[in-house]
Amino acid sequence: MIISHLRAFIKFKGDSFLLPLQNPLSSSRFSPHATLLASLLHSNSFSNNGDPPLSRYQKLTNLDHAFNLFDEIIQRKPLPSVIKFNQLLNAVAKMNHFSSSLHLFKQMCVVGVPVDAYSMNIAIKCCCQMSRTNDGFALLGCCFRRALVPNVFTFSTLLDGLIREDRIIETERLFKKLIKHKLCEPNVVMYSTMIKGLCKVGNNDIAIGLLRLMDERGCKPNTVVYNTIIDSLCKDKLIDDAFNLFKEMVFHKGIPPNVITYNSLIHGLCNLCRWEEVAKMLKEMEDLSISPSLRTFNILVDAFCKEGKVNEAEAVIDIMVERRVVPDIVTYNSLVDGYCLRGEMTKAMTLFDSLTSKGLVPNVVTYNSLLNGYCKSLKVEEAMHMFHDITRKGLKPDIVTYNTMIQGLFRVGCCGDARKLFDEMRAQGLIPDECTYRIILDGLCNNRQVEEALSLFHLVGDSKLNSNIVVYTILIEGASKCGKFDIASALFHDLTVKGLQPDVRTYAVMISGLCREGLLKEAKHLFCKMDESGCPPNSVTYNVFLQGYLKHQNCDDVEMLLQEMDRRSYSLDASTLSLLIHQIAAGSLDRSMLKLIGTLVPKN
DNA sequence: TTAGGGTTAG
Repeated sequence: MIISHLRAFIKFKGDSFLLPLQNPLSSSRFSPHATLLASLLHSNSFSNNGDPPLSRYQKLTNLDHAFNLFDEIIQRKPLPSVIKFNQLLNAVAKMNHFSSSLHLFKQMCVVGVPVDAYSMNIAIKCCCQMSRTNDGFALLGCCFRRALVPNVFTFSTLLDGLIREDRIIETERLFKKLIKHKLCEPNVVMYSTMIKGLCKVGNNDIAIGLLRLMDERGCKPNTVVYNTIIDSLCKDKLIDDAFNLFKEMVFHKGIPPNVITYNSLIHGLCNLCRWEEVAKMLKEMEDLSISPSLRTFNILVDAFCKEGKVNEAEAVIDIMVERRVVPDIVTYNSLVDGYCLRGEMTKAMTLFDSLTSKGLVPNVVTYNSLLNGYCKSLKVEEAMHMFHDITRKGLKPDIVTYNTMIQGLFRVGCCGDARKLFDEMRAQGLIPDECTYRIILDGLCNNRQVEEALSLFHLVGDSKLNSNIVVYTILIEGASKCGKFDIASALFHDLTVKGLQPDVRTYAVMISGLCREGLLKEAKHLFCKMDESGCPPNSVTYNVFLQGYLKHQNCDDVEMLLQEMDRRSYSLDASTLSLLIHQIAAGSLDRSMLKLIGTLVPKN
């Protein structure tokens, strides 16, 4: 229904700006998704920002041209000014060819071009961008030897390099040193860099503290500074805090938000499925004449795909095309992933095959989605075929590729092949991550190799890897399903010792295990404990608990549980439903319960 | 002529 309305609406090609402001789709009888799409169609068109004309050196977009130009000017007599060289270095760096830019810088030094602080800063930036910050510091030493004075640009770049390498302690140490020894006065960029670093390590509060401090020290925060913190809060799902900061920025400080501010907020709202507010944000952008960017659209396409709403995602892409925003590989990767998540592999492959004709090159992310799709549909042979294609296409499988394949192989019981791929992954120099560990534990448990999983778990010992509730839940489930409930129970009690909080899945696994052992009283006790532990039972918990009761012909609390489910708008899954019907047929449950059961069956 | 913020994968 929503889609047909959408299609009809989208057919107003080119006329969308002429439609009355209150269009039929924004009325409340339409779903938030439709309203959201409608507001997209309504927002203002794109504008080119009028960049000033660039010199021959700055507008270089081709690496070969840059090298040819360098070879030419380096032979001129007299040599052109260092500014020309710097512009060339910078143009190459802007193309993300950092090592080439660095190579040119070294050539300059060799032939005796009098490099200045600008050249140094560009060279240091190149080192930092390649995560070779130590080399950047070596160049800082060269500055001192050449009597070139490092400035706020130099130090901001180095701080950024340290942050890129997650060297936060050294970042803070350098920043404090700069202030203490008055090596340079931090400006808004330097503060924003520091704030980014703090946010990156999860110190939002300290980041906000630094925001206050810079203001007190007379350095006015700008849009970038606020955007950095707002984005971090959104990523941490602290959307209300993000909005408070947003209000402060706009209404108290008079700092204008831009498309990046809105993208962060929209992304945060999408992650929480707060679609109505997303539509509101898009409307607000329109009112402020802030055009949605390719990224805005990509966030929406991805959010729809993750929600399984590929039709809406396709509608967003239609709107993009209509507005002459060219979808890129990121856009289509989301859509490929959306199809794969729904098991629609034919659609995914058709889209994949069409990418080349759109002038787009599939990347490892595209392949990872397809591998995941095939593995989830248990078509591991197709996945393997595709996996070999990755290297044939000149791409390098990454940790996600291997994790996906290993999970797929375990899923179809090919434990040996999974093991081989794990060894291959390490031989390729890839370091297994937390996901790899979880996939292997889960794979072993599901293939009835719980002992191996447990010995791996004990081998890893007390570490970050084993301080994860998901890992515990996998093992508790594995042990319990294999009849080792004592081990499951011991692991569950371990959680308190480790200070780990069971999550809703852990409880479900434990309740199911207790029921399997016939310990219904204990299961009920745990079930009742969930609310007071701040982890209220969800639909799955109720289903699991009901199944436990019904399997043991215990019908005492069934009606009460069904009523609670009704109050919480939860629904029955297929196995619980069939057990209920079975008990009614057997006469253990009253037929009058059928009406209530009917309301708990999902419509589709 | 040099530095900072937002999107995609299990």
